[in-house]
Amino acid sequence: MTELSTMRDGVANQAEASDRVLQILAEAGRLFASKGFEGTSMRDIALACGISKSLLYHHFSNKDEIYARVAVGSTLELYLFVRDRIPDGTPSQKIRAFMVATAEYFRRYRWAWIASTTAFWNDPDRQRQKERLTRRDRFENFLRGLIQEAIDAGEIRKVDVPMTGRLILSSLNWMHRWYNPNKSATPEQIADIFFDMIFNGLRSGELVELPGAASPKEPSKEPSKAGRRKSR
Amino acid sequence: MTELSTMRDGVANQAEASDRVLQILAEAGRLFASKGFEGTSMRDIALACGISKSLLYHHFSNKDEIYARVAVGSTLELYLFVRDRIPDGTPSQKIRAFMVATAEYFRRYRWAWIASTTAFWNDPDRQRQKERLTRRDRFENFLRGLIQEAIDAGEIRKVDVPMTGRLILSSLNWMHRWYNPNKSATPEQIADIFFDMIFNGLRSGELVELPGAASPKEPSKEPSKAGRRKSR
DNA sequence: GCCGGGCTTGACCGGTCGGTCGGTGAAAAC
DNA sequence: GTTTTCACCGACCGACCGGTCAAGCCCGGC
Repeated sequence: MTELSTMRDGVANQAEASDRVLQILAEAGRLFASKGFEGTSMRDIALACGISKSLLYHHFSNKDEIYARVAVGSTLELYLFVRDRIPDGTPSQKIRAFMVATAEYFRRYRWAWIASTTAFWNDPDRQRQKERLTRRDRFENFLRGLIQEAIDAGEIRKVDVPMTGRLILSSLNWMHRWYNPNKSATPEQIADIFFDMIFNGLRSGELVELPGAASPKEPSKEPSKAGRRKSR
Repeated sequence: MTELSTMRDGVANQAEASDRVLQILAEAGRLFASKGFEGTSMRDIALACGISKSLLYHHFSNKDEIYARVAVGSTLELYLFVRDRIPDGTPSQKIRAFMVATAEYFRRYRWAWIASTTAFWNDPDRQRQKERLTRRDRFENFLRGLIQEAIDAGEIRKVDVPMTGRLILSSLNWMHRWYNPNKSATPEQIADIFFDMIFNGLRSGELVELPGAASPKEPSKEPSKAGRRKSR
């Protein structure tokens, strides 16, 4: 080796990858997303790229490495992608921005996203997912920090922070199972709707707007015989 | 064999099946859930059951049929299981019961649940999932009916019904990815927490309780400069 | 006795898997 | 002009895949 590259391979900045490598990663991500890890063979990837199977092993040491570059690399970027899109503002505005940014990432890197959130997520034989979980944890902890911020600021009530984070991430993580890119709403719009539902709640009635607050979407038809559950 | 067959470890409603078949379904479900469909070989299933691979083919015609009995059979029962647990009451109480019942089903038939919601969900080559989707659709439509009921009764505001259903189901469907059975909270309790968050919303401040309503958990420290988003 | 049929088996099939190997041809370095 | 480097390929390997099959085992009825 003539010179040591400044970037070790674990950091996986894919900007310096060759076109061929990018093509392999793109096709592999698409295949992993649609057929799963075990269901996608190296022959499938080679065929999709129009190259020989041997060439895959010229650029990658094995199948796991291809998957790692698709999935681990993408989840690494997810945190940075989202973090850089959180504007200054109130904590709840940040939470909304978090959700919308995550949705944007999903839209832009959809196959990698699906591959990283779907395939063989819980095979106990492999610790391959360990690293992925670490990166995911950083992402999730970031959200929890925003939630705690919002609680401290009094913007949201004192809810269970990890559970709230799970609810928010569930709404985003499950999206790829039903989202249809040909339909009208963009993932960002969907994230916005979910934020509205989670933040403001579904309930109407029982509560009344403060004088200064914005008008509700719809005046409640009925003064609510709604089940007023105890706070358990 | 008769008594044992009525209900076996995590296998839903295989009433007329023999013990051996139930054992195969239970082990196969566990394996499918942890390693995926493609990642689980017939040898794995046979080994886990302590029988020969040939015996699997005596009881089932092929691998797909085992999967179908595990996954499709379980999702078939999901709708009936939940429907029978919806009590009389207000629509929002029904929605809460829907969520808790679904969580109970998840807890009781966890492996089958995971297998049916995880494995090869979007392989376009197979229409095996078609039938599963139909059953899932009936389940989801049932929820949408409850939501529409709640809107008509004025209990919840006029939200987008399909989108609301997706939010609720996301919180439940994603649970298997982070739920730890050794931790304290049961799935039913988690579903209850999620219902509370979604129904009442996270927000504090801006709204004030009606005189008759229960006291809030925490008075808002600040009169909320919270982002009062337009309804867009 | 011995007979038939449901369980159960090990040996086996064609095919595909991830991965390896030796080599080719063209450009880059010397 | 020679050597080195490098993207690339087709043939091939042992292991494992889903699935088959003829044959044993077991056990109640004759």
